[in-house]
Amino acid sequence: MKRSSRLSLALHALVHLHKQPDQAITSTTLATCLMTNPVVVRRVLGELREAGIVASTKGHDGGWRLLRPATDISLRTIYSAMGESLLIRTESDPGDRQCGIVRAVDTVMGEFIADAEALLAARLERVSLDDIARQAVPHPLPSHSGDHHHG
Amino acid sequence: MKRSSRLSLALHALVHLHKQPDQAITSTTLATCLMTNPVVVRRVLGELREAGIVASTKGHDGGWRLLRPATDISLRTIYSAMGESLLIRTESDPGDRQCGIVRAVDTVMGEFIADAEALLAARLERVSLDDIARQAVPHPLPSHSGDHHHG
DNA sequence: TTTTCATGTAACTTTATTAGTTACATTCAT
DNA sequence: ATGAATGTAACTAATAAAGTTACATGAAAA
Repeated sequence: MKRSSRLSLALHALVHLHKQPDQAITSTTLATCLMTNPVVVRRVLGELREAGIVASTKGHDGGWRLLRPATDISLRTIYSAMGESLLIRTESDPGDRQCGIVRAVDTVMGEFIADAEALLAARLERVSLDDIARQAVPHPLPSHSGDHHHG
Repeated sequence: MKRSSRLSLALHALVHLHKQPDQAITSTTLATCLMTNPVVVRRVLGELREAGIVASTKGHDGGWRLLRPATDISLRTIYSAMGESLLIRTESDPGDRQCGIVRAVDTVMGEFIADAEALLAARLERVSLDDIARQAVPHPLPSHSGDHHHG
């Protein structure tokens, strides 16, 4: 992974966990899937564990599991569980805020960012982990020699 | 300036131009106000010039001017004039996209980001440069020894 | 027309953030 | 006990953004 968001990374990991519910997956295995590093996986999933989305177990046959059905996990839940924001930061240095104009800009932008966060959260609420997982294997291709019925 | 957005920087500069409509302001003067560097000012205002928001003149008494009334300049106009996005980038490496899950995540996130950009733009449309300028000098303080008339 | 003051811009350096890495303590099943 | 996993601190590397330097260009004024 060169540069994407931690949210994307988390989603990728969660889809893997969702697709293999029967056994725990190790950070190392996930890291291979995500083309990244086990420590990065632990850092990201660690935040999701604190939110009760996943669980980790140490020792033999340890690893990560999904704790809830994918249909019940919205992207908003995941997003909220992680510290990060999808919006860039716009606050000025404390020093610069001696200028009245800087404070005015910061105020207006701050209100905007707060509104924007709410809008983004509402939009993320409408997508579940399951939505992504189903898209990953689009339609179990309608086979020609198949189980579809005519008439 | 340590770390804020280019949009904030642009707004700050534009408020200064708005407050001094009678003469052009040089990049160097603006840089002092913005606690930054003349070249950075030129880079940012250069984009706004291409959008017809400001004009620059070279040579003696040269500098920057606002071309339109502040009430007619929405934050969306300014935002659109600048290349930047307020949302962080979420696309994965081309290499990672061989994985179907990565593609699914990218697709969903891409749709989300597109929607989000539209939401942000609509929200920015509702704020004008003048709104910020007026907030910067809240109410011309009613002076005690003053020019206000009684009864 | 020469001087001066401004922008325009390329190239480089610095700084901040993020990911990646290494190392090792901890925990748990065997 | 041993082996396999997480937890985490500390460090390194890569990236992006701002800052800086240098100089060409253009316009007004002396």
